[in-house]
Amino acid sequence: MTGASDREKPRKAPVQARSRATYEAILEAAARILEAEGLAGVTTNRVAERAGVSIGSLYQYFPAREAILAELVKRMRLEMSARLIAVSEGARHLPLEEAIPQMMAAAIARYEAEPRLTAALEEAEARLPRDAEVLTERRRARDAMIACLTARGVAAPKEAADDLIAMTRGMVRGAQAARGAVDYARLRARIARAALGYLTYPHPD
Amino acid sequence: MTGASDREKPRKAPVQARSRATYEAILEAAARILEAEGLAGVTTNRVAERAGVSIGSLYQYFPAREAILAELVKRMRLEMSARLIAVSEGARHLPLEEAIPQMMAAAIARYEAEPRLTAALEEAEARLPRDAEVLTERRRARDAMIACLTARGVAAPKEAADDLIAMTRGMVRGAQAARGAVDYARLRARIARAALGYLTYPHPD
Amino acid sequence: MTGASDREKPRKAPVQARSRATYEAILEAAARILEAEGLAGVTTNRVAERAGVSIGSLYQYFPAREAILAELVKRMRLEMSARLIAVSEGARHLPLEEAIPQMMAAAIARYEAEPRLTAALEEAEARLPRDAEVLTERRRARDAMIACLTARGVAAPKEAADDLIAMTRGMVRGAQAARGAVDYARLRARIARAALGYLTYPHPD
Amino acid sequence: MTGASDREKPRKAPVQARSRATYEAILEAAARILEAEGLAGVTTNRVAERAGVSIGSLYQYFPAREAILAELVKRMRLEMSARLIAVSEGARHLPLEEAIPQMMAAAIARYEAEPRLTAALEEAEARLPRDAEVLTERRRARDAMIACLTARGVAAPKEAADDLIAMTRGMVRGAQAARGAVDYARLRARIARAALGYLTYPHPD
DNA sequence: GATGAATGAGGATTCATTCAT
DNA sequence: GATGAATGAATCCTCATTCAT
Repeated sequence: MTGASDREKPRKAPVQARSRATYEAILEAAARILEAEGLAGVTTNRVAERAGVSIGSLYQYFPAREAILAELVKRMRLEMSARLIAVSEGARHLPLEEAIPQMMAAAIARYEAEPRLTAALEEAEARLPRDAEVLTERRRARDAMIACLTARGVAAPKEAADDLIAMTRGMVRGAQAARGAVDYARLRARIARAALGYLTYPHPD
Repeated sequence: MTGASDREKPRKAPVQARSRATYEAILEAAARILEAEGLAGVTTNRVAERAGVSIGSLYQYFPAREAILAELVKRMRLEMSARLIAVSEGARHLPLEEAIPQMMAAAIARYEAEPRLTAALEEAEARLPRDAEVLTERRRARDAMIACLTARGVAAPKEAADDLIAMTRGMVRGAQAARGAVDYARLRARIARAALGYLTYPHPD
Repeated sequence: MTGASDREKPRKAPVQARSRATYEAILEAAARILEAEGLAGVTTNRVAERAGVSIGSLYQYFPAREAILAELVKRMRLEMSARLIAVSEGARHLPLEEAIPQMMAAAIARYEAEPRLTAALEEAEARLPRDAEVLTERRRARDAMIACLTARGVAAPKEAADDLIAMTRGMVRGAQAARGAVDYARLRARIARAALGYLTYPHPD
Repeated sequence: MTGASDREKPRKAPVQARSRATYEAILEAAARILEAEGLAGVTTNRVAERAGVSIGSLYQYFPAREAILAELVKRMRLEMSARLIAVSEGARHLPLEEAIPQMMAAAIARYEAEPRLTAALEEAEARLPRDAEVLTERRRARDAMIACLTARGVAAPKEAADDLIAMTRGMVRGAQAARGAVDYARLRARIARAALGYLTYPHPD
């Protein structure tokens, strides 16, 4: 149902210290290349070389190129959902006008920290077969958003959650695609405004 | 400054009828493959084959694979800007609440008509070196949006135009990425609401 | 049902003279390597090199390594069945004692002419997915054998045909596996004797 | 002269009980993989894993992949020759018509018991450098056959022994290569008939 | 003795592009 | 002008073997 096969799972869990270091070195190398050159730059040989590891070692840990990307994507989603959930809990008693800006800020935090890598990973995610764990994390993030809205009496909270997430993503990507440095403080403010505007604008009936 | 070299320009302007037909056949073939299989499916040999043309001929008209994609991207941008400009003129005397929905509808019209091709072309656009003509069309579309907002007294109209475009794109892409058929009528309504919410929500001061 | 997919079919029929020459050069090179080093020696790069052709050209004509082998196997089977059929027709009016030696000689002719290549091709045949044309040729050869036996009143002709073919193959392979040069005249005589012995030995009842 | 080097010999004689168990586990694992997937499936890492042994340990007992296969081949030949010799002795006082069916049955017994493994091991044998012990066992089996024939006044007994062995092998392999389950009782009968026919058919002079 | 991490040569295949005909 | 045969760098991946721990 999810389409992910063994090709996307790490081949063996690295238990020993040396193993662990190699495993992480490979992921780190892949992330750095991804960041600098995009998906197409991530070839198995280059990753291995950059990680200071032989190509054979790379394939000891990852059964296919895709598995490296899948692991990075999974970690990104985990980070994102964790942050969103943390904020949603911390903001439990705040009114919509204060909770939403915090949620939106959490949603784009990773884009702020690593714009290029995050964008490349989202692209990778779209290309990879659907992965159960990734879907789970996306769901958890979405559920946090839905809960946040539901608790504040927002109508059609699921739809709204999806729309807010999509708007946000669009706006960060738009800002990052433009030439020049991004002013994230302003961007956060605009995204918050867009979100609140969307949520408070009267429905037609 | 724009990064586009001769690789992205058609090699020769096809003036004669037969040339013209070949040229268009190549573009059409590329578009159909792009739609069906995404960017990776568009190989020069397959495009030539599908167009019923020899690979040698393809290279008579396009100096490189990228040039084919660049031309398709340019046309997409042209279409989009044309539509937006037309609507902005037609809506000149409408109030914001009516003009914005029309503008937003124009902005996503191409996504509605050819979702897969449009998405693939945007992806191609991101991968290609920046092209002067493409940038021009984007600017024209943006200017139409800006004018529409300025005429209605919107504050920070440039920023707002960019944000509206980005939000819109995010929301269409989000809807299309989700499983299942997209209900475009509802989507248009939500996008319009998001836009109006964004524009009317009070600025902090 | 036969298991052969596009991987085993030549990719394009070579029509032009240059094309044809390349195609044949590839097959010839593969045959020579097969003969000298066995199946494992037949790598696509080595075949291409030996054929004096680039690896890309090889893949223009054959979609996979297996397709080269499949084509060689097919030709071998064609040759074998053609020879057997020809002999069976030429021997139509001969008695069993004369027809059988001729049939057996036909059956091993290719082993005589190219012992190592023929053995290697049979091994390749066993490894490849079943191919419709190959099966057809095998059937044609078998049918010729069956007809030959039926016409002479042999009991259980199908079974006998299969057994004769199997015995023959065993004996040639055995002789060729032994050290030293094979005396094919003697071998033919022994095979003929084995066949006639098998056919004339009284059935238990 | 025989071509076998240290690569085909077990590295150390496993004397202690634990060593012995490991050694046997490796061979057993290799045999099971060989049976299930053929020669190509037998990779050193998979054998080690299946044997529940580290790859390093495997190389303690066998200097190379080939050595594992060589040992299995040797055992097969040992089994075969032992069986044939036993039968030839048990049948010492039987006439040709009774002795030969017993000998032939002995010759194919291992194919009956483990068709796939036996076939794979013969293939392995053909690929491996000639090994002295294997040759010895083959000679012993052949000598038993020769003795059996000589004792019964068969002309050219060496040649006949080789031919019988070769025919037999051809017929079993033929039967096993065909689709469907093999009826070994019938097969044995046919092989016996072929052998007796071969032996009793009058020589030309 | 045992372990298993690491190695890297080598194999199959693709695809943008050139150029002789 | 058109054709399509030819090119070869680049990519993914396997597997026998070694050696530090």
